[in-house]
Amino acid sequence: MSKKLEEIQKRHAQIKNLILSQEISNQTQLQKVLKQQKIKVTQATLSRDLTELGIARVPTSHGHIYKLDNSGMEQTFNRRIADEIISIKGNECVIVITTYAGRAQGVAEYIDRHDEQDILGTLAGDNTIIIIPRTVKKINETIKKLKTLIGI
Amino acid sequence: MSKKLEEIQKRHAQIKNLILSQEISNQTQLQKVLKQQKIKVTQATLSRDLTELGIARVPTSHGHIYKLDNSGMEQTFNRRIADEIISIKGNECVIVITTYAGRAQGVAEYIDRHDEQDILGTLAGDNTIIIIPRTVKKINETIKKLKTLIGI
DNA sequence: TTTTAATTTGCATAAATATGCATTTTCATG
DNA sequence: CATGAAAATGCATATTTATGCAAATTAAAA
Repeated sequence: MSKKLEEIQKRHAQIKNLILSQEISNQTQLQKVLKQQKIKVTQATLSRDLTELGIARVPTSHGHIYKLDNSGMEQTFNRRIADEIISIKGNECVIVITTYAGRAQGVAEYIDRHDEQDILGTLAGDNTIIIIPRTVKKINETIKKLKTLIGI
Repeated sequence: MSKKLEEIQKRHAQIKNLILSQEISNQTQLQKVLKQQKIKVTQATLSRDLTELGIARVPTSHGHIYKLDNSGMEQTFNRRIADEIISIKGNECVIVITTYAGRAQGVAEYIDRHDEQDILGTLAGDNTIIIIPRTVKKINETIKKLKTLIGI
């Protein structure tokens, strides 16, 4: 791999590390920190880097700091159901599935269509689905079946 | 509630709606759109509003657009969360929070962000939130923690 | 009400970010 | 190598955002 490309990737990686490990509040500050690590670039380049990396300057109570944007990078359209799901858990009474924002309705419909005999019904909000099992006694078994159905 | 405060809340609500429904890429543009809706403010005020609302300008492939940041901005809202809640109660299986009209979604998001290990998930309607505890045995304890979290 | 404190806003401008253009660097190809 | 196309970067600056301060508005206290 070319020297130049390595250099860019290294810089990008370092930028990500820095904004994760400390509170960087502007590009000039970022420039200085990078300089301490023998990485010398101008503010202009950093502006371009941050754009490419999807890093945004977000307001917090501590002032503005740079953060990776986790919502913006969801541009894949052919998602698998499994990719929309964060977790499937249950307690003694019900099963709860949490999904990424806005996905619950779709996932619930999928579950409804593949109707398990073990499920009385589903209720979906924005990012949460509550599933009522036919009986609470087999709830762990039902969770397993759900995971299999979805492919986790 | 005072006229002034209503006005501000209305403006804030409208700003949120706008950045959700269309791609606002800078504050001048936002100012113009608001003006069409008879809301007249300067760019300076919008800058302050966006900071208070935790809205960031994030880079995307379509250019920079404003988005709500779901990770930060906790303390700012702390005071208001409690004011949106009417009651927190539970039975043997679930916890139910009732809020003033239209507030449930926001309160549920707040709880999600401060995700307790004790909570499997939340499901919000318009003025009601159903919370599924991790185990029904500790449900009273979980209610207490929720009250502490929210500040009641 | 009147007075006082606190909040909100605009104005002007500082601070910060993004970008057109020229230059340099890289990389492929002859 | 030499050459040219493509990519990266710096410089200068346009664009955009944040903020100090004063005026205006609102809430609170007397």
